[in-house]
Amino acid sequence: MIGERRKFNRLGEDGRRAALIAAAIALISEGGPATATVRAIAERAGVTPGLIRHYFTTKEALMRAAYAQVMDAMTQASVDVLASTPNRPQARLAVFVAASLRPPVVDSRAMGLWAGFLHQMREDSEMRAVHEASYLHYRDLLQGLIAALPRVADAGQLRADAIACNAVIDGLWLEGSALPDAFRPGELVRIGLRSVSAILGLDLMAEMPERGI
Amino acid sequence: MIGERRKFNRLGEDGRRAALIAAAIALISEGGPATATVRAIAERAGVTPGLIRHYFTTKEALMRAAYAQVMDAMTQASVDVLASTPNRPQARLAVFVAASLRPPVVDSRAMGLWAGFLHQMREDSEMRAVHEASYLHYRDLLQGLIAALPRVADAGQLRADAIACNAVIDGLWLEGSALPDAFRPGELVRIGLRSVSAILGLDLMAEMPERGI
DNA sequence: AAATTAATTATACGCTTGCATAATTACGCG
DNA sequence: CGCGTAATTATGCAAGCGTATAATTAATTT
Repeated sequence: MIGERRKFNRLGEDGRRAALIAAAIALISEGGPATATVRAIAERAGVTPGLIRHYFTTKEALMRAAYAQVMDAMTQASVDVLASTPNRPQARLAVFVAASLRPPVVDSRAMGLWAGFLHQMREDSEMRAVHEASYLHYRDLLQGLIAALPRVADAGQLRADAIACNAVIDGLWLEGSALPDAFRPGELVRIGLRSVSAILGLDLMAEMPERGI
Repeated sequence: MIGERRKFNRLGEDGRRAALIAAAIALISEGGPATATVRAIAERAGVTPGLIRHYFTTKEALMRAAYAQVMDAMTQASVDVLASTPNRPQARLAVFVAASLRPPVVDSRAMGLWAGFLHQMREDSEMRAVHEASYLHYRDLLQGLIAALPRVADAGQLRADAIACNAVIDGLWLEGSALPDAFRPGELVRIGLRSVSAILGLDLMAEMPERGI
């Protein structure tokens, strides 16, 4: 009676796929991409390694799914704050920018996760497509907020403004996540709002809620 | 006489270390970090694998050295253009920004290299120190160029301006390298100059050489 | 209650990895 | 010219990797 076969219960397509993706994200987030092996992911998900290949044709496919989910979650965190914001265009833009520049969006683990995926992009064209989609998704959201502002700007100007604002947010997010101790509390949000204001020619600081930062 | 031992010549500390670092960079640049194995690096350098451990205590130490060299080279490419630039502060800043936003600084291989290293930062504190040093080095150069501008700004303002300009350059560099086809030729440079101009309250476009972009 | 099917486990293979150790060889110095 | 030493090669190992395939089991259907 030494060879007892392991008990298990079935989750079915949706549940199991989600569990495997969650396990992969957790591992990459904790120990980097190198630690997210097929075996480790399976163990974290309470499953045997072979099962991964039953849901994903290859490990890279699982990685792509995980990356898409991470990026969606970050964007969503910035979108969520819009729900409880008054309908003034400047206020909405200001809150959106600010939310992108503080936790949980700014986070060293999220950045490590992001970087871990990023380096796969050069070899894996499907991964590049996932990246492009999530980048454009965020930028389009930003562009929509900018377009709602009361000002005159043609389509080309709008596109350039969205690219510029997206870049400054990306850059601040990146360094803030990589070097948390290099910036004072609230400094990133303040600089981000000032920069976006300067690029668009308005004053977002005036629109921020009273609690400072 | 089947076992002919391989001929070799000695390079000594300096030359061999440099050759190994160059080989590592070339490999990561071509095929991503995963392809830069100890064996592949040795082969590229025309050497047997064991030798790597003679010059670097561990593979990670070699990776750190390679990262430092890559970042230095990128910064240096932006600095070099300053040599042949007239001494007007605005012109110097404009050329520096523009150089950071086009090849060879903007380059998908360089970005892949950078991302490949970045994900090591979270676990490897020595790698984080290398990153911080090179980030601050670039930002200090930028801050020096900004400080030379004819305008009034206190120390805090100068620091915030340098962080903001650095962020927008970083963001544009990143997306331009990751998604080369998402931007028109010269678009990144144009947007970068406009953004830095807006943040600092001046007009760098007027300072650029005649050949457009 | 038996049969069917899809989900899951089990096992194993071939390959690659980083690293250690011992044998060799080129080169500088006396 | 011979000797010593440091640079370099050669060999091998233990571990981990992704993947393939076949056996088993839980749930669903009949």
